[in-house]
Amino acid sequence: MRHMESYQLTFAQALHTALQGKLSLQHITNLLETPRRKELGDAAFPCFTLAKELKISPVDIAQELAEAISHPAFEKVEAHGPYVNVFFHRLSFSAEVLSRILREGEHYGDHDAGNGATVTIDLSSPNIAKPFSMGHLRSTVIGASLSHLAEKNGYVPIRINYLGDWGTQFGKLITAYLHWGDEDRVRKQPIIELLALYVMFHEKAQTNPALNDEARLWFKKLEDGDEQALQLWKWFRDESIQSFQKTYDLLSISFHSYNGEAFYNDKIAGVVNQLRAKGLLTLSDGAEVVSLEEHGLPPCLIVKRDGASTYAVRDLAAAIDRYKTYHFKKSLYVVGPEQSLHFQQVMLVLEKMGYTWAKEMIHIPFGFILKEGKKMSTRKGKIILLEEVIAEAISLARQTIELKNPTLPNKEVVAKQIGVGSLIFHDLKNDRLGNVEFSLQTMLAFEGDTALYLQYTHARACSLLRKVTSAPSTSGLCDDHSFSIVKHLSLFPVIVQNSFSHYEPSQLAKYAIQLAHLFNAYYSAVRILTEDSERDNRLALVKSVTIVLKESLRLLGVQAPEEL
RNA sequence: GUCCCAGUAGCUCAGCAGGAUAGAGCAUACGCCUUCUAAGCGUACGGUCGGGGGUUCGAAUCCCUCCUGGGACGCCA
Repeated sequence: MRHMESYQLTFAQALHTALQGKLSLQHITNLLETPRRKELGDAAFPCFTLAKELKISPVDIAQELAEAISHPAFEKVEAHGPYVNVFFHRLSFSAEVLSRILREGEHYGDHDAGNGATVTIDLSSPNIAKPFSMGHLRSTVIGASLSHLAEKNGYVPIRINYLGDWGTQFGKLITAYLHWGDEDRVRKQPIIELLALYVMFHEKAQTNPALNDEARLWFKKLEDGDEQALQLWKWFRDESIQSFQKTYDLLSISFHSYNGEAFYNDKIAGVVNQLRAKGLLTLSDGAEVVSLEEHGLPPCLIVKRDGASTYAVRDLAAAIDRYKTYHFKKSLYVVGPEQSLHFQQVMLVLEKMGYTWAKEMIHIPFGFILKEGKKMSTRKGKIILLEEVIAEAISLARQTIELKNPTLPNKEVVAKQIGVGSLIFHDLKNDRLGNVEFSLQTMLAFEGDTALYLQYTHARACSLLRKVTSAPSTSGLCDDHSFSIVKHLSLFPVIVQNSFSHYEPSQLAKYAIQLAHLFNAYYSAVRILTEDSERDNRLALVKSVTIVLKESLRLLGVQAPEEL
C-alpha cells in the first residue's frame, strides 16, 4: 500500500540515488511498505529482490543502504535485518499534514480523477408491490456511498432508482387480487396486503399450476394496454412508491431518476427490432434468444414463447437509453450477485449490437442477507421489513440517550441519526461480497465497531473544540500518540481513491474505525486542554480529526452530530 | 452436472497486485472516572489461517486438487 506519498517518494528517491540506478524509481516505489509495528519506523524497503539480483545477502544490502541514506525529511534511517527502515521527521511531517487538513477542511481528500465525467449508479431498485426489505437496504446504502465517493473523486454521479415496476410479477399480483383481494384492505395497508396476496399466489400455484398461466396472460394484457390491468398496475405502483419514500427520507437519499422497467416498455420493440435487423436473434423452443456460445455462456432470452418481453430486453433498453441521456463514463449496477450471469449476458449482447460503451458497465454485487443461513425469499413471505428495523433502531437509540445523556438537546433528531447510522454502518463496514446473517442484536449494537463509536468520538472531539477560543496552531507534534494519528490522517486521500476504485466503502469504514480508535487512545492518555505551549497544536490535531471523521461518515451516508 | 462467491480466535469479521511476531470487535476475566462526554481506555484469555499438494529465499495471500456452505445455470426479476 502506498502511504504518505510525498515522504515515500522522498525515501524512494534517496534509495534510487544510493542504488545508482540498480532499480528504477518506479520499482523501488512499488516495493516500499509500511512496517507492521510502528517501533520499526514509518516506511520500509525490503532488500530481498535486490539480494537475488546482486547475489549478496539482503542483510548486508540493508546495512549498506541505511548508511548511505540521509535526508532532512528523515529523523533516522536504520537497517533492521533485511529491511531499511526510515523514521520521518515528526515535527515537519505533522505540521505539513495538519496544516493541509485545516486549510482544505471538508475538501481534504478531494481528487479530480473523474474530471467531471458522469457516472450513473443503478441502486436500490425495489420491486413495486413488495415491501422494502433488508436486501434492498444493501443496494441502497452501498450505492449511496459509492455515489458520494464518486463525487469526492471528481465524477458527477447520477443516482437511478430502476424500480421493478413491470414484469410477470404484476400478472401474478393482478391474478391474486382478482381472486382473493379486497379493495378496502388494500387501501388500508397497501404494502402488507399486496405482499400477502403475492405470497398467497405462490402457495396456491404450487397445487394449481393453471394460476401461472393466468398470471402470464394478465401480464400480456398489461403489456398490450388492457385498461383494467393498467388501472390496477398504476394503483399498486402509486401505493408502493409512497411507502418507499418514507424510507428514503429516513436514509437521506435522493434520486435523479425513478425510471423503472415500465418506463422502457415502449422502447422494447425498438430493441428487439434492432437485434433482429442485426441478425442476432435465433429461434429456440419457440422463444427468441441471442446466442452467446462463443463466450461459453448460455443464450440470453429476449422474447418469450408467448411473445412477452423479458427483463433482459428491458435492461438492454435501459442501458441504451441511459447512454443516450447521460453519456456516462462508467455505469454502475449495485445489484445482488444472483444477477451476475444476467449482467454478463446483457453486456455481451450490447457489445454484439455494436455498443462499445458496454465495457464501461460494471456490475457491483454484494452478499446476501441470510436468515438462518438461507437467502431470504419474498415468495415464501420470509421477509423482514426495513421500516420495522429502522423504528426499532431509533427506539433503542432513544433509550440509550435517556440513559447516558438525558439533558441532550434535539434528542429525537440525534436518536434518528444514531439509529439510522448504525444500520447503514453495519451494512457498510464489512466486505461487500460477504454474506450477512440477519441479527437485530448485532445490527443494533451500540458498542465496538459501530456508527455510534464514530459518532461518539466525533462528538467528544467537538466538545473539546467548543471549550476553547484560541486558534489551532500547526507547528507540529511529535509524541507517539499524536504521530500515529497524523500518519493515519495522511492516508485519507489514498483511502478515498481506493474505496472508489475498488467500489468498496468498507475500506473507508475500516479507516474511520481505526482513526476513532487512535483518537480515543490519545484522548485517554493525553490531557488535551491543559494550558501549556503545546495546547494549540493539540487542538489542531483534534480539529483535523473532526474534519476527517465527519467527512468519512458523510461519504458513508452517516450523519455526525456535534453533541450526543 | 457446469460456472461464480465464500471458508482466518467460541461468535462476527480485517488482513489477500507474496514479506518482519496473523489483527480488530463481541463474549469472558481483571483494572481505569475529585480532572476535557466511561456510548470510552487498558490488560489477560483465545489460532493446524477448511484439508492436502505445488511454485520460492519467504504463502493466510499465487497455482492445482478435494471437502463444506451459499448462489446462478431460458420463459421470476
